[in-house]
Amino acid sequence: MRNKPTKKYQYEYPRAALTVDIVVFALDEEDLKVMLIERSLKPYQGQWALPGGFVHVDETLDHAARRELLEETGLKDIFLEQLFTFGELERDPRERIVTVAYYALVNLEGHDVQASTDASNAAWFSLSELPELAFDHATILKAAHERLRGKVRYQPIGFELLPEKFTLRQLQHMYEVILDRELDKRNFRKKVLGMEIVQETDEIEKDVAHRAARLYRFDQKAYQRLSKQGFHFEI
Amino acid sequence: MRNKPTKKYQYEYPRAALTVDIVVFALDEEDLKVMLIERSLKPYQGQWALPGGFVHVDETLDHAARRELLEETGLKDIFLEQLFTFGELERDPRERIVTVAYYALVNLEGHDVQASTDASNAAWFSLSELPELAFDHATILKAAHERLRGKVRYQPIGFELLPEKFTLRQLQHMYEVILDRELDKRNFRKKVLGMEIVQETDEIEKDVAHRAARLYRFDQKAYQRLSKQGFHFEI
DNA sequence: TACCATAGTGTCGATAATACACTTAGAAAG
DNA sequence: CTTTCTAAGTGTATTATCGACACTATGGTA
Repeated sequence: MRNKPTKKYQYEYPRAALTVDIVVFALDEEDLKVMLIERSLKPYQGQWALPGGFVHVDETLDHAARRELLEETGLKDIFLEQLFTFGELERDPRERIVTVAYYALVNLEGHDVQASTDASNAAWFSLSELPELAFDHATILKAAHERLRGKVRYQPIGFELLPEKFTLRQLQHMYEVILDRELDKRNFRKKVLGMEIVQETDEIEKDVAHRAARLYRFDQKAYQRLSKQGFHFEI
Repeated sequence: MRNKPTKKYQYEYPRAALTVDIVVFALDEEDLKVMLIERSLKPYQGQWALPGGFVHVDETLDHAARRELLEETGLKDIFLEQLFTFGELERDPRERIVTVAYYALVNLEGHDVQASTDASNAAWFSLSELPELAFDHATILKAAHERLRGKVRYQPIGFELLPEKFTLRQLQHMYEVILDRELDKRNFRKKVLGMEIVQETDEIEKDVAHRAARLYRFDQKAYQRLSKQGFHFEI
């Protein structure tokens, strides 16, 4: 049995609880995926939800997001950025809870999703086949998706969804999935190679049943150099 | 004398306090202004700070921002948008306080800034002549300024800084101040009028010592119609 | 009536965006 | 080993957009 909680932290005015929730995006051959957790506790027990949890009073928001992500999904060292803070009154049935939402980008190949430590399920869902989500997490997910769509065009964050070395075909496919429109192969290559922010490697892809494509990597240094010179990334 | 506070709100775990802070921008003939409040209470007593305050447990974040703005500056019914949530550990010397920052845009002509209700000063400061700010408010202000610069180019929010009816000269000046670069008059007019989101009125400006310019207004309906058709505003 | 300040207007060249189809390489199947 | 299949890789011509640039018109002030 659980002990009765000792409510020893006392304040003059009532306080909302503060949580973080993280929308983790990944990409596979078909489309965008998002990581969800099956809740093992009430409320919304058994329903799918975004990974997240309470912010400790002695940690920053970013720290809380990374900690929860590690605890619940095993993911670490990934791209993570604050999205928006959701503070509607009835968003949690228990009490007033304000949540700082984050979104994260991972490449599926580099990061295994481990069974979470508290025995609840973690799984990838296609954005087109989402289950019903707990709390206001559908709203948060939608906001994250819109942010990603908007930001990927003028900031080179999309590379976070790809392995370190990728083909131009993979890069184009990533943009096509996120922007939800087809791009012309020749124009796309012309543009990307013209920006000089991807570096050709001397490797080609392996284990494909057709001509193997050359592998490239994102050139962070070149990008930063160009940025300082007023260069403006845009797809 | 103030009574000793009765700390009757009790929780199992310690909780951060939650505040809102608002960066209010306005525009005059010269440059961008921001509204600051002179603090009447400790900490940072007598220093300038952003308007803001504690979020009540029974109000949304947006509501808290609008309420604080009204209480401290008299401003209401203005453009207000969430900016970012700041949660560094030592950002407030008293205790752990997380703040949800907002930014707001007002036109100086339409809104008088009243003396604030709790007798502290409220005043406009030019962005180039800022005093030292309390807490991490300089960081928040910088983030708001960057957001405004980034967003004004592809969302028609800049009109919020102008009176309902404005000249194309005022519109261009607004963009020049925010983007911090000069724009070509003919190209600017061509672009703005070509987008068909400003509506010509039959009025001209008054009390100017030279040829009076035609007044225009932002056409919200036309903008929404165009947006749905995939039109992409950009200056 | 002259002067001053800003309003208002068009063209041309450069650059960027778009549309579009075939050859090549390499693995797999027969 | 020859054919087949799949995706890689490549260039040009057209169109649209961007950016540079200078003079006349209007109305108030001196």
